[in-house]
Amino acid sequence: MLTRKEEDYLETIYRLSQELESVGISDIARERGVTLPTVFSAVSRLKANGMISQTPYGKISLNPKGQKMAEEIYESHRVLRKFLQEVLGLSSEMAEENACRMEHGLNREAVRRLKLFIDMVQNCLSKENSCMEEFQGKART
Amino acid sequence: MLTRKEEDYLETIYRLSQELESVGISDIARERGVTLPTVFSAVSRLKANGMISQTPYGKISLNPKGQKMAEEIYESHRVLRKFLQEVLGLSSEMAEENACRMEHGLNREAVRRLKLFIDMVQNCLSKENSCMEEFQGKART
DNA sequence: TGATAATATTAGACGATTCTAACTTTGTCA
DNA sequence: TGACAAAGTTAGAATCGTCTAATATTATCA
Repeated sequence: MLTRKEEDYLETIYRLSQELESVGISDIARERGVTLPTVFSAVSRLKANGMISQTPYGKISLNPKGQKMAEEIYESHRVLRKFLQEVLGLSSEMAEENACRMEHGLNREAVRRLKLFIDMVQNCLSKENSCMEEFQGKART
Repeated sequence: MLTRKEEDYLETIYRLSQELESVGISDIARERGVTLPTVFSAVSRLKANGMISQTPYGKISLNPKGQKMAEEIYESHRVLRKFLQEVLGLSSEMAEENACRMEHGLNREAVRRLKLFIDMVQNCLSKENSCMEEFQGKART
């Protein structure tokens, strides 16, 4: 099982892989605001866990195992962020911060239900019902 | 600033203080499933931070600073747990587990909004609206 | 091509969090 | 009261996650 931090690095690698043509240790360090040796040691542990591969002095890629795990973590992140921002009405920045800190805490079943719940609120509630407006008024106070 | 683990121990001390007439290192160790020296070192750090006091070979009590902080953490825990159980419909055990892992991630503003949101769902939605029933049907699948 | 910049790696340190093993203090009850 | 049990403490080790400083490799460009 991965530690929280290892999951964080895995998720960062996943996100950078989607933005950049290749991901190196320095990309991760820049993104996370830590030093190169810190990333090097985290990456070493992820390699030892079989989550990622890296060519010597070279680029990092997700193994299938790591890809799957990163997708799950990122899914939790997205769902939480959406809930915090679109349902609770937090600012984009605050929703992101809170989602980052909570993302490792939700299990699959909770994510599944939260997703369904957001859909319900957005499809059903917002329209025909004054509750959300009232809530948003109070929340803004 | 406290680490996550330090916050966990502080919360445990807070909860045990409400259940027991006095709280010792062995009570905390039993509750958390760790050894006595582990608790001893955590308690030492909390003492160094001014969060708690302890008589030599004796009992532990929360200082005002620690009491305030523990109450905040426990509030996050309760609100999250309530949301997971009463709104999303997770089992009591699963709600508790998820709340434990997420409680350090929510800031005050998010807790405030989540509380208001739960009230809204329970006071307004449940009654006159079929959305919640529909959601609960899907969620149970 | 060769100097310099960028990147990756290694070495060594430190605090946090955990453990086991040994020891000390306190509490209990025969 | 004195022995044993329970609780607290100390010592020492391991791992994680971070750092700085030094070193090695790769890339770039004059």
